[in-house]
Amino acid sequence: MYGAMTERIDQVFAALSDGTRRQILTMLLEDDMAVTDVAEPFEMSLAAISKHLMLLSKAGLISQEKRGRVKWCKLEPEAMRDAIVWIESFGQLEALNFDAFEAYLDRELGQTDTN
Amino acid sequence: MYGAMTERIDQVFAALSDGTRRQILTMLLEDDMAVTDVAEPFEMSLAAISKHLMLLSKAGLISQEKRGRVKWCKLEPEAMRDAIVWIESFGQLEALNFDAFEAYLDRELGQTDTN
DNA sequence: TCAATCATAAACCAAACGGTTGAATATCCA
DNA sequence: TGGATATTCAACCGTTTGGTTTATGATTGA
Repeated sequence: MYGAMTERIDQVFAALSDGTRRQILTMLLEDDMAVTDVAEPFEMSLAAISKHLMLLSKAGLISQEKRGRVKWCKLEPEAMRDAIVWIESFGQLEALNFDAFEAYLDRELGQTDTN
Repeated sequence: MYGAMTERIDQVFAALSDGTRRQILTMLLEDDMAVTDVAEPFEMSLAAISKHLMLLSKAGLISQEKRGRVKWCKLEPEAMRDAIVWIESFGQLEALNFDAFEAYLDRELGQTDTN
């Protein structure tokens, strides 16, 4: 079985792996937008953008609320949190530099198998 | 056409969107590993792991060097840089809070369409 | 009421993903 | 030389992705 958090991180990274979707998220930083307005700058059918928005929605990165015939898209940046935590933790572990750290431990603890 | 940097970011995020691959990257934090050793903890064929490693390699997140019959996998964390920059820039823009910022500008610049 | 607008659904397509199994290749070592 | 080991290749499978076009449903407003 695959953890719920892990699955969410999968979805968020997958959502971010497409330039169109990243651009949509950037647009939504400024303001909530209707689907038609989101689609306007792209050379792509409305249906295609609608699919991208559904994928972003499933990943939790946006929410959509229908008022009348207009569906408003709102950024939900909190959904990025776990993915950011993963990537930052990774960076910190990497910065730790295991080789140097282990060499340090070897010296400090006076291990015998240090050569 | 799609920019080279953008394409690389696509690949990195796509590579990170799979739990198996994230786990592999974490394993490689500690040390370089042979393909067989990478595969060991997973309930998956060696061929499947080999494919994951090729994908990570194409994304630039690891490099592979064959010495004798063993192919060594080495983490290349620099490949994550642009993706991290994107996600961090996004976070900073988000923290900026456009609504508040624009309201501030409206006040400071004495625009007439403020209501 | 009727036409226009907003958005999704449905059906289709090609390509990529994530996995399998079995064969092939390359290298090591006894 | 020949067997064991390390890895990939090739073919296959079902699902997902990213796009299309056409049809449909819901809502608005003159």
